[in-house]
Amino acid sequence: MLSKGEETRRHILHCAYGKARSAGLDGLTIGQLAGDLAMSKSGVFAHFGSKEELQLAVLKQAADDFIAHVLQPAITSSRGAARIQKVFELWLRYSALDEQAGGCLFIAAAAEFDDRPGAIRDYVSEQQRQWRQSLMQLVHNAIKHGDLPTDTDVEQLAFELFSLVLACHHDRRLMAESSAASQAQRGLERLLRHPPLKSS
Amino acid sequence: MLSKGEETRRHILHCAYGKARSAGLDGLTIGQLAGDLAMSKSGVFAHFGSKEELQLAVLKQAADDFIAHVLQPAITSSRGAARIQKVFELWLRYSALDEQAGGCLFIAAAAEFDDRPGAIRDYVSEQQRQWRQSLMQLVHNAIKHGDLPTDTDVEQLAFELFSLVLACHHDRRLMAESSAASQAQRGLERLLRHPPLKSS
DNA sequence: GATGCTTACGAACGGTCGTGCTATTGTGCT
DNA sequence: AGCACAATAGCACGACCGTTCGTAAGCATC
Repeated sequence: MLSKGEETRRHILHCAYGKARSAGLDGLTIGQLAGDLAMSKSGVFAHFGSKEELQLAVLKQAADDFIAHVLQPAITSSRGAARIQKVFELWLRYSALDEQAGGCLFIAAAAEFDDRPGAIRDYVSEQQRQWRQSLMQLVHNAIKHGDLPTDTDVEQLAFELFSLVLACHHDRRLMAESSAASQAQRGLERLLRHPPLKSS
Repeated sequence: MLSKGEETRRHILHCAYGKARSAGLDGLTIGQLAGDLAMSKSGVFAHFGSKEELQLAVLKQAADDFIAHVLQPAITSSRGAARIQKVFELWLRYSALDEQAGGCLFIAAAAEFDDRPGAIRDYVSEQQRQWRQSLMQLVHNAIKHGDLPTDTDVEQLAFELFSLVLACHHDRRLMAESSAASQAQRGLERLLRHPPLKSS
């Protein structure tokens, strides 16, 4: 059974996550958050101890959310190259989830904190590194299943996979570009059909 | 001859541009800017009339800077597919210019304002659209020179070109990934060798 | 019923923000 | 030299920020 405190903490976090997705991590303010929750500033504040802790908690929430919506379903439902396609599909869908609720928090946070040393930057950076590792794992798996050549350049392929999603996110959020998803999709297909090789 | 006002306005703008590149467009504050310039807040303020005008002026400066450093030199020094490669090379260099001075302001601003309607978002969005058009123009030019197949999917190629630079910027700024530029470069080579075609 | 702990509130603090207003300084022209 | 006006300083404002502190309810345990 959740204690009362833990329950409201989750409630706060859920709301904060939503706000951070559209306003950015430091567009998120404790005062406004408290207003939305019909709580006092200090009541909200007490659950985290500092703004930075709140931001980190939100990022952690975002990471869990991402794994639950993208990585986990893909792994349990497919394998080989199909798993990559599944991840890609879910990924694109995820970054446009809840239409006007803002995009992927990590992409936003990456741009926002790339120049500000501190705990948040470190966390985002580490998460991104891990995610890139996961992508490479997916590629390895596809190779093992015979869906990709054995001399596929794993790191390069992961980089390009990531780049397509990044661009899709960018176009869709900034220019209301409805073709962004299908362009990313086409990029993926070409990438799987003619993957970068280690040799060249 | 520049009037005194115009001269200090440019001086302010130059400094503001530098600050905005590392702190973001609303990390830029008039007070700090005035401190750096050894001026009073109101003295700085008077040149722009509002913070938003200052931000727009900085963005305009960024656009001019970008064209001067990337598009213009490439156009005058090469043509066809080589021009694309030249743009790409200068683009990558530009987004890492002045090492710790922050990356491309437009990429940062795009992430920062993609959810905030207003003049700034409109300006950034419009600039991005124009830049994509310029990229497509480069591709058209390469086709005309026989460096790319006539059935090249121009829009798709421009999208993927952009995506590579975006990912390079991301990796380099967030993860101090020194291999990002060469990965983007490899992506470009593959893209020019096996460009996406309209048919498929 | 008294005690102690969790939970939340309300008020206040020092600080910074953007933005007006009023002087004062400096420049450029005659 | 003197005048008109552009350019800058100085100061104050209201708003909001993150944070701290004292305190009042709710609730379990004795």
